[in-house]
Formats: sequence, C-alpha cells, structure tokens
Amino acid sequence: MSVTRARTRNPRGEGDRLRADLLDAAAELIAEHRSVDRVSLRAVAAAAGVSPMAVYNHFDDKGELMVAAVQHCWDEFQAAIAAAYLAADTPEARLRDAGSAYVRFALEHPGKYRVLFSDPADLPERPEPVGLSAFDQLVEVVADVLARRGDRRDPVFVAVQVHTWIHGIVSLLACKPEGDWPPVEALLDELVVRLDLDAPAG
Amino acid sequence: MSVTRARTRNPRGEGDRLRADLLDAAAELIAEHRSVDRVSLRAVAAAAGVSPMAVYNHFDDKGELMVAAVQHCWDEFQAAIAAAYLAADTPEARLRDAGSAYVRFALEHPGKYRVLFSDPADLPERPEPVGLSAFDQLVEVVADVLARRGDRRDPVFVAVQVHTWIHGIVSLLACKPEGDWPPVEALLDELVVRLDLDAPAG
DNA sequence: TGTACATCAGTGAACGCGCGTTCACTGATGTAC
DNA sequence: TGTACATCAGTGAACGCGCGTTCACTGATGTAC
Repeated sequence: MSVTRARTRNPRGEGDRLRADLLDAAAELIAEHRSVDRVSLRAVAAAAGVSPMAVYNHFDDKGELMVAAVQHCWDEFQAAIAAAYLAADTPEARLRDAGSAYVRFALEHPGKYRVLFSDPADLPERPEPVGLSAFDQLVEVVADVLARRGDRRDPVFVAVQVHTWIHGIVSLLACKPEGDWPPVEALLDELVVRLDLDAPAG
Repeated sequence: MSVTRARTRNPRGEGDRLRADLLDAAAELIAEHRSVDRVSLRAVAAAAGVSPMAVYNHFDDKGELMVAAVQHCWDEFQAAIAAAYLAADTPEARLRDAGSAYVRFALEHPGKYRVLFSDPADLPERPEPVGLSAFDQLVEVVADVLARRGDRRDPVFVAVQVHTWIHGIVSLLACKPEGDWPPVEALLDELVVRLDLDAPAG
C-alpha cells in the first residue's frame, strides 16, 4: 500500500525538510483516501519513510499535522487559480480562465478539492476559516465584468451565483463520475451565458 | 454521549423491529457525525439499546448495516421531494416546490444530505448507484416546463444545470455556514429566472 | 393437561488489530575550550 | 590538535483504547405429542 522510501537522515540544521515531506505525504494520502479521517499519522510517517515518532518533532499532534496538510492543499489551489488569473488580459478572460483553472484543479485533484470543502468537523477547530481571499478575488473579477457591460447587478450576489454553480458542477462530477454528464466545457459556457457574463459583442 | 434506552426484548416473531430501530439509529448517527466513517457498529447498537452482537442477527457485517442505513436516508429524501412534487398543480409549481423541498431537506438534515452525496468509497460497493430515479423525475418536470414555454432546449441538459446549481447552493451553505450568504430564496428565484424556467407571463 | 423440545431474541467474554501517544534511547555532527 | 559535550534528527518498545468479529451461551416462548 504505502511505499516506504529509502530515506537518508537529513543533515544537521535541515530537519525542517522532513516537515515539508510530511505535508506532501499527508496531502497525497488525504487526496487518495478522500478524507482526513481515513489517514493515520502512522501512514503519513510511513509514506515519508520515517517512524511515527519523527512526526512529533514537527507537529504537536495528529490534529496539527492534518490542519497543516489541509492548509497545504488550499495553498496549491489558490496558486493554480492565481496563475490563470494573472495570465489573462481582459476581465472576461480572467473570469473564464480562473473558472477553467478552478474546474481543472477540481477534476485533476478531486481528492484535494474534496479536502478543501470537507467537513470542518473532520479537523480540530481553526482560528479563522480559510479560503475567503479566493472568493474576494472572484467578486473583483465579476465586478470588472459587470462594469464593462454596464450591468448594475450586485457583484457579490453574482459572484455567489458563479461560485455555487461551479461548485455544484465540479462536486457532482467529482463525486458521481459514473453518470454520463454533459461535457464540462458546455456546462461552463452555458453558465457564463446564463449569468450574462460573456464578453460584450465586438 | 449515546443514551442507552431501556429496551424490552421484542416478542417472538417480531424481532425485525430491531432491524428498523438499528437503521434509524444508524441514520441518526451518520447524520450527527456527518460521515459513515465516524460511526461504529458498537455505537449504533448502543443507540438502539442493544448489544453489538445483536446487530449480526439482522446484518451480515458492518458494511451491510451502513449501506442499508444510507439507503434509508435516500428513501426519506425521495419521499420528501415526491410529496412536494405530487402536491403541486402546474409544471412550474412542481419544479419550484420540489426544488424548495430539496433545499429544505438539505438544510434541515444537513447530515443526511451529506450522507447522500458522500463519497462512495466510504461504503462497500453497491450493485448499482442509487438516487437516479429522483433525477429522472427532475428531467420530466423540466421537460414539462420547457414544453409549456415552447422552449426547445434539451431537458436533460437543463436538468443537469438545475441540479448542479441547486447542489452547489445547498452544499456550500451546508458546509460553510459561517459565511454570510444571500438568502436561499433569492438564490433559488434567480436560478429559475436565469435558466428561463419561470412561469410564462399570463 | 403435562412436558420435552425447537425457536427466537438476544447476551457476555474474549480475540487480534491498528491507532495516537509516552518514554527512554541512539548515534552522528558540530562546537567550545 | 584533541576532546568533552550539547545538539540534532531521528528510532524502538510499549501503553491503553475502541474497533469488528468469533464463539459459546441464556432464558423466555411457543408448539408437537
């Protein structure tokens, strides 16, 4: 099941490398098992090629390790979207490309995506909910698109519409892949059209 | 945590009553813990006021118990929607009322709703995916609405649009209740408008 | 009317397992003197 | 140049726990003769 990699002890002063390895291993295992619950500290340690006790050099307990791993997934997710966002020129392209990146991330890393929207009860309480900045970014793009169209709808409301719909699309696709759904691109295209967010003619 | 109810032994020939009690208890616990994983056979038995071994009189193993409990949730869900569906007169009202029932069920029983769309990996493999008939029903209503509007869109595609969007709305609301979302009714109203499924003027 | 017996609805003790965590340790490596 | 020592990056054995499941049982109740 888990491959215990041959691991050579980190040189002095670089023990923090194990911390990164543990986060990677944990994120991978959470993604594979699609739940924080099904991942044990021992499994994470084994995947990192290390004894379970080595984890305690970097994390207080299993909970802290898992919280950090989930945060790790969020970081990857936001980076993927930000990259698409920054590469696009017009507000419409930003909306489209960021949306595509969102869906691509969700379909390429269904486990990680599931982790992002997993039940907070799986985890020890965190100080503040994570992942809001991504939504703020979405509101901004939507506001730009609306402005260019001379559309006076509330950007927050429309952003919620976009977010709920995209989330519904990818989470149904990710969790019930056996049904034969229409192609994702068609659903996304129609989403933009239905919400009157496509590029103005011209 | 779990209240062991005083339970008197079922009279002869009515041992199947325990089966029903176990399913209720399991569904309640799955709902409470929002995951099949976090519910143990022992906990279900305790909630039903019975020793763990009594479960084996009605189910082969834990897996069978859990599958049956999830099916139990599906049955409740479909019954709630069917009731709303059957009580409405026009296709538009059926769509609206069934949609409201869907959302109401999801928000009143977030645990059970989560169970419905929970990861199939949580459960031993089932012969065929469950819950498709509800979608077929949705397709039918959508087809009726489209027909009355003289709308020639594909009912299946539009039904997928409705389903994904509603699912996105309730699952984001259910899983991130801390955000301050717009009211659900507004989101639903706009869903119908945006998809051109509102009642024809008249 | 009595009684032996099959059936039913469960119980109780025990198993082996993987888990998170504890405690004490090891052995290489850098550093102060 | 040598050496004692602190630090670092881990290891190994053991704990107590709840779990699913097994095995053998109990004791009330209906039924055949």
